[in-house]
Amino acid sequence: MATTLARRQRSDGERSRQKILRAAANLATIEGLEGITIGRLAAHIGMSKSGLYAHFGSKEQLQLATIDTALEIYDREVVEPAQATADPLERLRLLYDRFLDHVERRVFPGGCFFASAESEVGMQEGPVKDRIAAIQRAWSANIAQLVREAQAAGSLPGDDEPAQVAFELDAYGMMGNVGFVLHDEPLYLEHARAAIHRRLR
Amino acid sequence: MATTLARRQRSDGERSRQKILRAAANLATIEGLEGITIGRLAAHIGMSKSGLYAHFGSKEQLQLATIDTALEIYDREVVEPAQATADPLERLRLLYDRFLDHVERRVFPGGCFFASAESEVGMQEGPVKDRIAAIQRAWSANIAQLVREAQAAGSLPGDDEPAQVAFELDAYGMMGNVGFVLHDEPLYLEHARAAIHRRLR
DNA sequence: AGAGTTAGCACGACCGGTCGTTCTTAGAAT
DNA sequence: ATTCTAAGAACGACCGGTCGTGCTAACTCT
Repeated sequence: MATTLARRQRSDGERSRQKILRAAANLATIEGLEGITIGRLAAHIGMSKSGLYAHFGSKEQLQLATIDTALEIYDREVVEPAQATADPLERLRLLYDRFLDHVERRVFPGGCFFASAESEVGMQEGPVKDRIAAIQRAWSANIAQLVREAQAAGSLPGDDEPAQVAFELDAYGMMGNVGFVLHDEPLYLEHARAAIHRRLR
Repeated sequence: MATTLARRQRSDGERSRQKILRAAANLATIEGLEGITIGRLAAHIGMSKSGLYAHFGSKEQLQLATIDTALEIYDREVVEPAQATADPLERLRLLYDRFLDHVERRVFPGGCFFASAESEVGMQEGPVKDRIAAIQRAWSANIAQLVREAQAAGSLPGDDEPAQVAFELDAYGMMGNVGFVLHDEPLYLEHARAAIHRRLR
């Protein structure tokens, strides 16, 4: 059904679309999702506004597709490398290690795409906010589940509520990101690493 | 010298200026400092664009004055109540208690003005970014100094670097704020309180 | 393999609206 | 009397989005 109605994507169109989305994901961490304008984005990649518009029905559709693109990159940079181990405690460590590493390498120029977007869209309403909130919830739930498993395996003390530990770990990641970006100072990532290390032992 | 050249402020002008700045500080936590437009702000308070413009030389001047206004409110709501005690550990507890309380009471509708602004301006350049960065640095330094004093007084273990403790406390505040706003969920503030309680003992 | 067809892709021009800013004028506070 | 305060009008630039046109990739048919 969906296949029948779907637009026939040409290879050059697919290349253009990916180029647009990657540029949008980068720009979003500098100017915000809402701060991106079609005109500036088009100029940035050397394309006309209407050419860009052919790929998305609206600015909102562009924003939603940008989020999906950022999520794919995040999965590739952070989530998938942590699958290398089945041990829950080791996986937690790897997740945050990859997280801070991708921030430091400026995979997205303005740090973590999602840390940035969560702050930006907090007070908004609509599908963009809903999508960001859902992604954050899923991430947090995944961390809490790993904490639960590590506690069951005896790797972590069992006296803390998993959601509380997940909150604290996310807090270190968030503050490490914000501080690193705001002050262009790697020391904030070191603080985050030290805090995570201390919390996960 | 400055007094001689300064513009003679009328009482009605001062009232208008404060009204503008208070509205701007509130809107900044919803739409961002850059997301505020002169037109929408003017309409929001029932004033003309050019009437508003008479108070500020430029949008940037408006943003800087907005930051100053937010800082006054923050001092009143968070910093000054903590001066009630001279004990450094007690002061730390009070600072974060007041911080989370002002977020929960939505003193600014979108949570902490500075948490929001720090995320937003991280990748920008100019006086607005510099001002936000300076305020964050001063806050962090103050927290670290209080940690140092509490350690010297024997109220906190002396084995942690004060800047590391300050980082972790700020992390809880930041994540508590972001989570509360994004999900409209007080549980995030409870997580923050529990984390701060655990860290300050 | 080549020709014809289809529709995806991209452009420039255009639309009504909004942006930050400037100017002029008139009422009001001091 | 002076000048602060505020409004309306206007400017050029830019916003998201639309429309008509022409090039090009992919598909079908011979």
